[in-house]
Amino acid sequence: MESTVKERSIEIESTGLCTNLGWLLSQANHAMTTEMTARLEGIGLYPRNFCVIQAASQDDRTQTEIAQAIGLDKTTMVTSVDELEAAGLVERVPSVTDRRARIIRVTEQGAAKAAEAKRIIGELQEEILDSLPADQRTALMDGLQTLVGDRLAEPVECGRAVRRRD
Amino acid sequence: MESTVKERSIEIESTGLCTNLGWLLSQANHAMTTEMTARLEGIGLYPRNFCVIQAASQDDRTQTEIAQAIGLDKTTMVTSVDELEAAGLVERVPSVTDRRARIIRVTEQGAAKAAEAKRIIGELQEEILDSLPADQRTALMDGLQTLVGDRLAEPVECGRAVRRRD
DNA sequence: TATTGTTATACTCTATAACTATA
DNA sequence: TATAGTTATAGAGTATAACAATA
Repeated sequence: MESTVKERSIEIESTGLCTNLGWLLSQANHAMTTEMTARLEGIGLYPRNFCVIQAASQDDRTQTEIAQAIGLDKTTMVTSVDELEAAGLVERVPSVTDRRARIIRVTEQGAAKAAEAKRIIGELQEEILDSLPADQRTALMDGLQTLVGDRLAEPVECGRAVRRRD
Repeated sequence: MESTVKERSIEIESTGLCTNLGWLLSQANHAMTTEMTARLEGIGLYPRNFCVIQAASQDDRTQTEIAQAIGLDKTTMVTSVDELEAAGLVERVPSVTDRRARIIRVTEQGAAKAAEAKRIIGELQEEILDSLPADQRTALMDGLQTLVGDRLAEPVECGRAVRRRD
């Protein structure tokens, strides 16, 4: 069960997985999400809810706007907002321009929690990026941002839809 | 529903999500997996099973060895091998050195299928990487490989374990 | 008629636990 | 006693569909 970094690298290489972008993203995502979950456990916040509260922090945004920005299903979004509201971190405020819509307002307590979470996640992220050679650090972030903002912005149509996780 | 690349980029930026490595990985992973699933649908192969058959293609490997290399639970692995075997792409061959273990042998048909899948996925991957500026291309792959081989090689302990998807 | 948000639920799929056979 | 593989099943969590209020 104990495996060194070198063993792990050799193992990946010999399977041809290291040239597989999809697998690399899946691995990195899973390990990263797990670590974020573990670190945020202490302040009682799921990574996904951190995204929600973060997206709600800037301007006035409706539930649907936030869901679409993050890439969440609207019913999944309801669950997130329910949790955040129950914890007193956000409030659903009726929009004045559209009485169907609810603005997600971050409470004072929510803002404090978000700041704390941002610190924790920021630290983790720095730690992870610091494990890379300097030139790979920014290039990785830049590359991912480009992909997610462009070529991989929206999931394609797919017969048997792939469910989202985290 | 229709959103341009520029709109998408602005949206991401204004939410602070673009600096969130975890979210970027999650987004990229989901879009990539969906696209792989769509493209492999034509030849009747799931992305995960492609990983399995690919990992089984090189040396003689047991089921557990492959599962561990890819990062699959052993029970999930059983399902994958069942599917591949039912499709005639692999065979479970008893190991001669350990009668408990099964070597996953790729059949001729399986090798052909794997080659076809590799072509399809390779093309997709090139297409995606080509959407990046030249300098970001290799840096992205290198960076991911480094992370997955090292800092993000194994998911950390976590009270409420994060389930793996794809 | 279309959209926001909600509820209820079906469905998918992973991981746990328990078991067999070997080591 | 521990490990490889299997089976059965519970459990988590997303997406579908149907609904109410409003546009």
